[in-house]
Amino acid sequence: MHWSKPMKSEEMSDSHGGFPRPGHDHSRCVKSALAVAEEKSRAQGLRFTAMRRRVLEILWQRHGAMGAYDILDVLAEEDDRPAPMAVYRALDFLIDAGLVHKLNSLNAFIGCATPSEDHDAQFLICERCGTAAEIEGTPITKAVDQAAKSEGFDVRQRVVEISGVCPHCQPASN
Amino acid sequence: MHWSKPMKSEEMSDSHGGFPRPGHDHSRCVKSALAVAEEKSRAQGLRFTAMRRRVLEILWQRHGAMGAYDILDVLAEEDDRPAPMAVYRALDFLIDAGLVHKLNSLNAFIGCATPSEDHDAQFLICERCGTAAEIEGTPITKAVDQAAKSEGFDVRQRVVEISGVCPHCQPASN
DNA sequence: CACTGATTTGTTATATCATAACGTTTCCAG
DNA sequence: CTGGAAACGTTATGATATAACAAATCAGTG
Repeated sequence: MHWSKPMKSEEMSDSHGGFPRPGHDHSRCVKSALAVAEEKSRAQGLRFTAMRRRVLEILWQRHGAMGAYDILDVLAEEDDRPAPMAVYRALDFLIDAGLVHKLNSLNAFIGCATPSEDHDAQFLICERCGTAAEIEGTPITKAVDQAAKSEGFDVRQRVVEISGVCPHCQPASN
Repeated sequence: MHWSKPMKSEEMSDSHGGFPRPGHDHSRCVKSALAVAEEKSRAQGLRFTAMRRRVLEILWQRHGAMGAYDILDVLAEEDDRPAPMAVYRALDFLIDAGLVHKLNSLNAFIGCATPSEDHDAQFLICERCGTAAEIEGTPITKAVDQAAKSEGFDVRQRVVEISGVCPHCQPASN
């Protein structure tokens, strides 16, 4: 994996999907995520308020999983520390809107890399750097649905969270 | 107590894998699970103490997911209520021994249906009755590993928890 | 048996994650 | 500009989980 030259049309691969390069320019991801959220909210008549926007922005600035109280800590640096409710309410909205996912195995939250699609949330979570990548879910979804079907089970929601070590944190490749 | 004779296939379907019939005889599952745990502990030189045994027994009596404090409540009915630590320590042991799994999406714990194998924990979780079934994981594991490989990700642990409605809780079939 | 070191358990305290309830403010459609 | 819905502030509490250290228990050994 080589990242020596500036990117052109591959710029999106710097901000969406897979694992971001360590130290890559998050400001691009942040801007992009906020723009998409703004657009999506307008299209669906949702209210993308200052608090909700700020929470999403914080998640994308980290570009990784954060606990609700981590977000609270960031908010506390710039204003009076809000009550936990404020953050949880913003997160509820963002999750309902498909802009954020919850990582159940970490009790943490992360910006959704592909909010335009109606997709399952399937993650590779790096134990070392804490970043998480959404992965292409079709074959996994098929395998899951097949297994469910054979049990006569009616699937509503799929939680797939794979822990391990991302390419950037493996000795050989980094 | 030990099982010198293998169970017949109908007996297995009542106590292992899939969704147990509502109202089926849990005492069989409980006995079987405890026997297996006892055997496994002896084989590996682990200490299957009274507390650990009791926690496993409680989980199998419910034959479904329970929170740590639910287990505590059951224990409190028969003795002085132990401290949460007691339950969490027992659960840690049982999880390490492969006798219990944690369901991250519920913050709950469940007896492992196939403790003799080294397997991934992949579950179908019924939203109505709370029971959870371990499912055959091979195709899912393959799909997951394939996706991880294409990202250069080194897999350590797979969390697969599918929520929905089990056959016994679907209107048509029950 | 008694010693000893390691494991397990008891106990107290606290950390961490999340929601209930209710009053006030803001938004915006009519 | 007003009435109802949505969002927010605030206080309190509930739910889940672990840290730290002392006491008891166990398993091997002399």
